[in-house]
Amino acid sequence: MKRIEAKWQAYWDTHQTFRVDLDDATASDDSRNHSEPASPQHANGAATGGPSRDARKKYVLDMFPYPSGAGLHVGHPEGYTATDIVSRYSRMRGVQVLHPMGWDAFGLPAEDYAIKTGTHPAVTTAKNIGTFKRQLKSLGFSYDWSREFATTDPEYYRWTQWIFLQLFDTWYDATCVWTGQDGVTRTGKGRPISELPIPHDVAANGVNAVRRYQDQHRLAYQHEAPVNWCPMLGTVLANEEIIDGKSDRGGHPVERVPLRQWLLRITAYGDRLASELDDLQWPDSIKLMQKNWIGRSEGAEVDFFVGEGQDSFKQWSSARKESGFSREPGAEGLRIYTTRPDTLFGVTYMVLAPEHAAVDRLTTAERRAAVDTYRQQAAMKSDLDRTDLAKGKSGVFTGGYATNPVNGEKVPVWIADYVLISYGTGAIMAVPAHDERDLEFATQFGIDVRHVVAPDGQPQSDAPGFFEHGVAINSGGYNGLSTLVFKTKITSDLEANGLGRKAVNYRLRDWLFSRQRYWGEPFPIWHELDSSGVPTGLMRTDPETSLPVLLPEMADFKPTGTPEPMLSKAPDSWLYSTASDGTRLKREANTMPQWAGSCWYYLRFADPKNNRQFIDPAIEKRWLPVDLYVGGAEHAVLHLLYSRFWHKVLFDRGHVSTVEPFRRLVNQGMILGEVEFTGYVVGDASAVAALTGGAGSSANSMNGSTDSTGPRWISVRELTDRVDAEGTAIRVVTKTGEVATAVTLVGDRVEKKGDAFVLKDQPGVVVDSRAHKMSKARGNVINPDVVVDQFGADSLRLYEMFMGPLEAVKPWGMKGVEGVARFLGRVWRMIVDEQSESGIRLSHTVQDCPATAEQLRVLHRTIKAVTRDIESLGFNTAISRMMEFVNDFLAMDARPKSVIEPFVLLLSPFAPHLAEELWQLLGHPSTLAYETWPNHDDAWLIESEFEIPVQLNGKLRGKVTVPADADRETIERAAKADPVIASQLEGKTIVKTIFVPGKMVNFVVK
RNA sequence: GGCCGAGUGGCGAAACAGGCAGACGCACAGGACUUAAAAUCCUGUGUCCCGAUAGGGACGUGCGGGUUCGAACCCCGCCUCGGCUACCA
Repeated sequence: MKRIEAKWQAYWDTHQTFRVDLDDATASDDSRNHSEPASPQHANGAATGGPSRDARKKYVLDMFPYPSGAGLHVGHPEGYTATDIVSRYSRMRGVQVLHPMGWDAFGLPAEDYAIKTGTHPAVTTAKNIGTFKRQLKSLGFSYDWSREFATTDPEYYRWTQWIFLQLFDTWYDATCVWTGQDGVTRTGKGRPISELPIPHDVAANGVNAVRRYQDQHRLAYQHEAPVNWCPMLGTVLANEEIIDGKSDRGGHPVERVPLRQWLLRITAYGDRLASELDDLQWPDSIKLMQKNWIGRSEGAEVDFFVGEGQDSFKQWSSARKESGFSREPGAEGLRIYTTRPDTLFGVTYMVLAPEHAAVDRLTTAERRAAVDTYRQQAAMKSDLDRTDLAKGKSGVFTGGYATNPVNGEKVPVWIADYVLISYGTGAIMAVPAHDERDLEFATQFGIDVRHVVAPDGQPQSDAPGFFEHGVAINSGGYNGLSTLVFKTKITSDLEANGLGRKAVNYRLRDWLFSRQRYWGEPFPIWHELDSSGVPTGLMRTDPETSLPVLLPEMADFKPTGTPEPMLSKAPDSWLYSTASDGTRLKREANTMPQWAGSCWYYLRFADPKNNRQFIDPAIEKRWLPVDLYVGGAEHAVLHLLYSRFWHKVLFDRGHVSTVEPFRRLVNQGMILGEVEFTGYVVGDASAVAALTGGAGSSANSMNGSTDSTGPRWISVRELTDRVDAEGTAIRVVTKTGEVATAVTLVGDRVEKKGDAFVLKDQPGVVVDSRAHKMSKARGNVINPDVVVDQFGADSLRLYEMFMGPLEAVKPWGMKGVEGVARFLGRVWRMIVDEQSESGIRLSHTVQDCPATAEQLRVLHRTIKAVTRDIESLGFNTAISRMMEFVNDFLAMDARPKSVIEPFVLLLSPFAPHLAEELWQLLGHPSTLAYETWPNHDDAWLIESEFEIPVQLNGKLRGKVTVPADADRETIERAAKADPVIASQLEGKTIVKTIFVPGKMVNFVVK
């Protein structure tokens, strides 16, 4: 088996079997003998593809891996086999297939390794890529390896930097209405910065003022903001890289420190990123996750008056009525954002985020100390502390008051960290009666609760809070309005009075795009320095022609230990330069995040060697978007959102012709470790050892024990999850609090009882039965190399597809691998004579004889089912169909070549090595990779008679066999004539007869 | 807490649009081949009941209701597990 696999892998390599030349669409090779046109499977591509997309092309893409030192994981081949089957199948349908592979190779692990050992990350990366490539090749995937690249290749990151320059050169015109290359008219466009209108007052201040103004509007911009600085990793992290207040990688603590950072204005594309999801063939759950992540909400901005005295409030109000809603709230205004402007009459206090700029102004002298203390504490708190709901809310009164613009009422202004500076305006109006969080806060601090909405408009409400929509009460002239009507009306009333306006907000934040590490793409940006070497804040870009900006060689990879980037330790020759006009320049020393390289790699695969453009527009038009994209759900939000963002910018700037990069997305389910049984023991260590030593006798000795404090097995049902002092998850006995020790049990010590598994010798003890995520710590990781070594690549491929549906989470089972390996053995013996002395040759049962009708029926049934299942990615059932075929044909002594050959073709996408070998033995000189996929003929599926179930009142009572062409009357008569049915019908009347052609007949009787 | 998904034999699963529940595989049991074992092949296998056998019956897709001639599938309520998210006003 191993010999066969190596042979064919070498063959495919030597013959470049899977190389595809994209600019030669009409390529015709002798082996590519197609007699029929490809099936037009993607007629629904109009939404994302242009009208002239070539139906005979298919771009099938895997999410490219990060080549970690650990090598391939069994999760990788799951998706890769699925796309390989689709690719091989599509080629046989006469479709030109682009199926590439490459490496997402920038990132922290290689750099961490460099810090520890001094090995250059490029060395580590190259070594890991070598391992991955060897492993992938050993699985026989039909990649076009001539297109391989890594994101770390200078010739690749040259174009990553080029795209960054596009982002830098673009501003978002939210009001621009335009028609793109896809023929769709939309509002909002990324436009060249040179087209940004410059206000007169800015222009009047000179060239540098204009430059600064432009810099503020670019899609790639610098901004000083609190960032998530992780001292352990020595880098700043994106919000998305922080889980529960700790770093996603390594779980290290994260601090908030202010720093000047690069951000990408992804929020400008929030609307389009949400709405343009609709036409994609993506799982609904992923679309929903992206929409939730973008988190668009509609509401209103409202200014509260924070000046002194009723008179000045009146002046302020009338001035506002005159001038309209201002761009900035001004010194006497406090701007809030709310989604419930209909509850304005229920406001009993206001809350500012601790970092809000107006806090100083509003704080009174006697509250100053308390406010300052609180602000300091809030600044220190990690995100985890801030969001710890269990601890309740915190906040302090500033001493200041704000006046409600709708009723002139003065309400106290607080600061509290449950209001986030980064969302909305960083200030809220609090309506405890109708907002859960405000209610919790108000209850805690004894603030009034005023009801202004009731379910039915009846003022008497005894509930503390009502958070749904309803009918307005206690709201002046608005009483009786339903929530939605009220919202619209008060928003326009506020607008008319210059006090508020409709507003949209997003949970999505701009994307923090700089990292302080070495192993990433350098920015093609220079900072201008003044005569004393201090940055002026003005920037210049590297010209496109000087890209790539290469990483400098460095000997020392130790982090700086401060938020200062690694590359600030680079040699001066790299770091400094002088412009032609004499200006001193310093290089941007941050690097791009790992996401950058993976944001556009799918484009480069179509034109990987192009040294004039990131992709040739003609090639882009023909091959994009990706037709099928398969990968893990862990990238559901970040990678896919970032890619879509970049793609849309490139689209707006005319560099790509489609608005979305990935037409169809499928998420493979995670493969878990083998199912494990876990029992729990209480008692000291020696007792645990005695119980679990495996000796049945010692366990039995505990059987009669009624001593509830001694060492003993304990049911999982009596345990509760806890967290111990060190923060580790433990399980304790619910009643006594004793800590239980987990013991992994072998399968034959347990049995099923009811709906749970119990110990065989102590049926009262329920044990856990679960498959866990594979992890080094648990020791349940399956290495694909071992599986390939033992069972062969075809077995691994087949097993991973046979386990269950591609999208499902499924536990590994080595016995299942044996099962599919046995199946492949049966296929082999169906065709090959193993007994032969003269080496391998065809079995004498495989003959050039005519096929019987029965054999043809089995074949065509199999062709039909396998084809349909591949189209719907139902690989598990496709394999079971082929197993049925083999079971049938092994029972036959004559196996016509005309039936066996199509079967080998059906099998080939799944088990290509075996199939190629069999194909050769059947007398074909070259690869089957471009043979025509078999077609089924329904004519062969017709049977002369069939069995139809007969029901009485919906319950199955018998079956009758009728001729295939029998009409309804004949079938009903036959059903009634059946002895069993007849006896049951006796003495009853048939009220109604349900007849489903080909399915069943049902008599409703009384 | 919120959102999404899933619960079917001892196990992984199948049932395509509401119409024969459990295809296919694993495991197990019995048998054949073998000195023996492995490999391979054959037979059986949801649970319970009646029956010597042939055969027949009842129950059965997490739980409780509902719609329907008919529900694993649709609706309502609940339970359990998994994923995502976590004060976004």
